[in-house]
Amino acid sequence: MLSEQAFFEILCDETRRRMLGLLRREGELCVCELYYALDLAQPKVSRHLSVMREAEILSMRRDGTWIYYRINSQIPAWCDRILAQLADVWMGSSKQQQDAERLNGMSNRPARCCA
Amino acid sequence: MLSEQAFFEILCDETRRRMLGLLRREGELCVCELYYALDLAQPKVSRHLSVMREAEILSMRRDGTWIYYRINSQIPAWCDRILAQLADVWMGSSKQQQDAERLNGMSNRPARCCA
DNA sequence: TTGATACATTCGGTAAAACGAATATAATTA
DNA sequence: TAATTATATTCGTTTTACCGAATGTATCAA
Repeated sequence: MLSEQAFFEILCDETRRRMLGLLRREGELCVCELYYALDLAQPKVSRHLSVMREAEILSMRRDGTWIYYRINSQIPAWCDRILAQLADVWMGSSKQQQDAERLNGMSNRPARCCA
Repeated sequence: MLSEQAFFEILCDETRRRMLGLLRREGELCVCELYYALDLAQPKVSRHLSVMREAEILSMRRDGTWIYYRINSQIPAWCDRILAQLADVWMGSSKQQQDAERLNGMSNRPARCCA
């Protein structure tokens, strides 16, 4: 049920904060979009995703070969408020901007016709 | 100047969250009050205090043999908002209650006539 | 100056976390 | 069925963080 400890352990890692920032902004992303936008190796992104999935801060759905992740809508309200604060801080951050721009510049993004 | 990374590393540890919760509630506490209230060994508390002092999330003043710590009034607004969220979560938490009650039950608390 | 009190730091050990590289699985297409 | 694409996991290593125990420092009082 996403303990306080687990939540802060997740926020402790910058890669995971970047992922949460992008997911909060975009709603839903597949793994290839995430590692493209973050400019990181796929296994690294997958490992962080599984950490967050096990902590139930993320949920996922499969669509063919793609797996889409999003922030779990069931997380406690206080977690959501902290993520919102985080998003505020990030708005101006150049790193977050770069991630978003790389994502926008990505070609061959999977079509999401039936999300 | 309290980086995002440093801030979340600090929140990652439960002892430090308890300390921040108490300090937020009480305004200012000396080391002996802190380790009494948290029921922890003094060196352990001192180490966590120095971590937070170096990250500039805490400030301190000396008054004789006592050293009083408080949350640094210069921390960024977004950090303060997150600490406020944290305080909300803790209000009902039994651990935070216990810490506060132990503190209230402490005898020989240093007088703070000239704070 | 000696002792006592309050606090800080060092040291050695341990356990958790993150990493890159390699490999495995799962779904799709040919 | 074989090849391809998307994603996940394992493995061995390195780094980091926390801990208890012991020791050091600073202030005050006698």
